[in-house]
Amino acid sequence: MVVRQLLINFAVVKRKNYRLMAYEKKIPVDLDCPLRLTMSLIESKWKSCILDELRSGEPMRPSEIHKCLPEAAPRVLDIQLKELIEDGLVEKKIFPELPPRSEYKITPLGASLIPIVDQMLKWGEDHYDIFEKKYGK
Amino acid sequence: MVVRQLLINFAVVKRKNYRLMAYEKKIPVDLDCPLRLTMSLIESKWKSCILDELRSGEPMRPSEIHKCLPEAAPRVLDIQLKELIEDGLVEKKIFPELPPRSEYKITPLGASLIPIVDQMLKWGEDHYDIFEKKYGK
DNA sequence: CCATATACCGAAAAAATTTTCGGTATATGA
DNA sequence: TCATATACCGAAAATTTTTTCGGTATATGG
Repeated sequence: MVVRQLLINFAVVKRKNYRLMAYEKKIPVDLDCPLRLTMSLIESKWKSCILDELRSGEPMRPSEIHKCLPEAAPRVLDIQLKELIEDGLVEKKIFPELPPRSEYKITPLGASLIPIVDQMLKWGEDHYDIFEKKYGK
Repeated sequence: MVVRQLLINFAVVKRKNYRLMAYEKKIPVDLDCPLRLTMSLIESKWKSCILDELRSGEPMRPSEIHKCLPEAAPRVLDIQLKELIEDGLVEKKIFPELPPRSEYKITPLGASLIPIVDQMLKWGEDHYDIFEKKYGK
């Protein structure tokens, strides 16, 4: 009854044609709403920031990305990078070396989201004062 | 030990200068990152859609909004409208009538986010095919 | 009298997301 | 030899968000 909730953590499955996630969503995203579609690609905690870091088009190693986003738990960057790849916004190159090396690079599809990221950046800068006054400190 | 998690639902507090939520966040949003600030205002499941519905500037009654977003649970629209008000993106007018009547209207601050919503709408329309092919049906 | 619609809210459960922890393996430099 | 760095992953817990359910109150129409 109460424990059931905890048992759900075990449901790590991947259905055919189902969006890759660490878990399987019970309530799928409605692709037919363009707004929710776009949002679903970038609304996770760090995805927009990762795209922003990769914006130059230069490949970055995961450790570099971690350094740029020190507040993000490394594990969550792993997971979100993987989803960004699955969604086609980022691509990955693995070098067969030791210690391991890999690089992540924004794709053209991912780059097409950068104007949106830019607008959000600008909006946030322009309205920082309002929210700093309200919620800051 | 395991039940602790469920007990947490009881933590419905509001701290001074703390963002109004149904719950209190343990990990606050970093206002100093403009991207995360903007995202935090619109990333909830239906907030961007609500702003889109209110874009004309005409006030809407909650029941109208529910009708436009039939897949959204009414309760969650309540909650998200409340947060949009708290954040200053929407304003509310209550008519002292019975049965009760109220109206929600986008504020200038909220309206300043509409260009971002528009870009996300357009991006979603432009790239619908890719994701329909990938995840659809 | 009874069902319906209205707006809203509290509590609890369920679902989704993030975090934490510990482990894989190996090369390098102290 | 030992700590460190590298990239990544699984499992479990913690946190956050959404959903479901039931209740407040009253006016209207059958």
